Amino acid sequence: MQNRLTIKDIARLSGVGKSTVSRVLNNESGVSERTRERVEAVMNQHGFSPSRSARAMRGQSDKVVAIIVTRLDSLSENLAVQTMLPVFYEQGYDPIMMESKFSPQMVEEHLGMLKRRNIDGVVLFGFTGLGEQMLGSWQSSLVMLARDARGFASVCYDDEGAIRVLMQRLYDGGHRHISYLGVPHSDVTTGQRRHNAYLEFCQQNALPAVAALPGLGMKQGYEKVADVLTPQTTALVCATDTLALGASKYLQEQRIDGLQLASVGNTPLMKFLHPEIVTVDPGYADSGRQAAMQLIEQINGRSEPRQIVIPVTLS
Amino acid sequence: MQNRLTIKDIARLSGVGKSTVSRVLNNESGVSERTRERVEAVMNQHGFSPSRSARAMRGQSDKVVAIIVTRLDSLSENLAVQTMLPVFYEQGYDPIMMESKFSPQMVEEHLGMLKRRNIDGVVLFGFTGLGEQMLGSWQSSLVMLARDARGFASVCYDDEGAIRVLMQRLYDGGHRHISYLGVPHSDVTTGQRRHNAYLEFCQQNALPAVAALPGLGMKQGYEKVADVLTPQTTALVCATDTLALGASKYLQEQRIDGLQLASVGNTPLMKFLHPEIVTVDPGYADSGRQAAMQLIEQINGRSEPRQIVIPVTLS
DNA sequence: CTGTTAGCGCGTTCAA
DNA sequence: TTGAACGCGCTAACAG
Repeated sequence: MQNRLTIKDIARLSGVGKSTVSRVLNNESGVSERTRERVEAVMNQHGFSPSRSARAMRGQSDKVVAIIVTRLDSLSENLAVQTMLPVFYEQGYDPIMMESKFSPQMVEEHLGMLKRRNIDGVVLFGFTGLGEQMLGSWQSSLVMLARDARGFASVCYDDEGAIRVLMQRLYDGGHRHISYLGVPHSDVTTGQRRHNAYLEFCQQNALPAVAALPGLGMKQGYEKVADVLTPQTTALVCATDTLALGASKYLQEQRIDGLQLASVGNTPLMKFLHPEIVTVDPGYADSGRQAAMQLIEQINGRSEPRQIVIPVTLS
Repeated sequence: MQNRLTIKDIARLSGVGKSTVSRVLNNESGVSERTRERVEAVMNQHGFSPSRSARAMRGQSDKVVAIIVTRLDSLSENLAVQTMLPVFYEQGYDPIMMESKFSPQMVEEHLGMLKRRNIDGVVLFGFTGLGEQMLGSWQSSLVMLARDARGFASVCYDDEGAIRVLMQRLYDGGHRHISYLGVPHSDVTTGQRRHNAYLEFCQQNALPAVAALPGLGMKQGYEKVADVLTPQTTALVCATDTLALGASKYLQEQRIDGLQLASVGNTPLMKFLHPEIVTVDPGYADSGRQAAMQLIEQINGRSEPRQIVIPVTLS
């Protein structure tokens, strides 16, 4: 591109040596207040900013991280990404985006590419089928979201808590026949944990459990909600917003009224389309922030990988 | 990080000089077939990949582009981004994501940051209020999406065509009282052009024009759709999927049946929630691919900025 | 055809 | 407290 100035230019312009400029740039000690001020003055007078590539070459870190989402149009992941971007920018990291489309193979390809590019770290939105072995040598520079993996840092939602909160609210509202629409147990967090929490609550409160676990999609909610409706059913808990969206569509079409829906989610779309649904916020927004912060701490060696659980919020 | 090998190592291991390795790396001519093969063998035997930062420093290009979306959760922009990512990866570009949230000031900040980072190019999703002057010196390395700006490359939708197609289909279906729900004219493309196309069609076919231009949001569609419904109205055209979503919600709640909805959009969410709506596909997916390709061509100096219009597809 | 040499912009010694 | 010299991994200019 055009002639960007270098520390050499700044040095010349402020009448000092290159290394002094370098020291000022990195806030190193050993520079007199006077020279520091003078150099800084010259620097922002000319809008100087050091070359990333040159620093990267010396320092081994190019200050780039990757965010691997499952799908760009995932409502929940969007909320998380929205909060993590500002954190990365603030710390000077460039976040590059990748999409896995729920394919372990794509994740593997992406990680390979990232490894070759010598990237600093990765935030990976977990999903079923992701083997821990393919995450290879990323232990120290990867944060997994929405799922935990042994040896890796992770930010998870309180799956059991979310369901318990929903169930309790429905129970307190007088509901005694609460059905459940969820995700297969092959999905440990959204599937197994939430379903188990449902079953447990039913057992503890002597409620009949009526559940189906069709999957993650809207269409699956739409097609399978009928399976969990009995003549006694007065409420329905959905494991995700997306399922609830599908279920609602069916209920509307069938003109089935008077059924209280509840879901884990709290996404803006849901709040607009169906404000009447009882929701809990699993903390998507918070999870993004936390994941970004955790990753940065690990990159800087200020933290070991650790598991973070986001508390549920009423909404 | 760990000891990655360098061209020096490869040179030593294959018994040649550094520059020969460099030549092989860049597919330059002037290397005998035998040495080339030998070097290449050593290279992928050791899984060698050159340091990005070092190349960047020499070559002035770090092969990084930015994608500035208005909102991460925009349905249409998601479709475009999904198709542009693979294009960038294929060409070795790392796409970093930023969100403008419809704020010109944020765009300015982001562009400033990108300028300082010496990025190769930008894909910018346009919106109302974006002044051409703030795009400063990006003429040659920016592609604007969904909006055109003088002197800049752009990929736009065929706003007029999209509306005409919808209107024609409704007209052919026998509808003679077609209302319109759109966006204010301050938004030139989605607002003005689409509205004008509606008005023009009405005039040419002697139809009464009944329109409101509340804005882009679902809520605005929901609140204002009543304004355009007359006792004669049999069909409603919405400028965007999002507006149609809001309008449908109102219609469902009011139990207003027998109104044919139509919208410009064709997003997956829409197709699921309201398959009965007539839609045209403005080519969101295609626009992403095209924008990415155009940007890369400009970066490589193989193309001047030019305006691309994506043709409408029936759906 | 190939190896040698000289930087790119920066951080890091090491003397002064 | 400061500056000069060196090298990071790579490409480009110049010799062989």
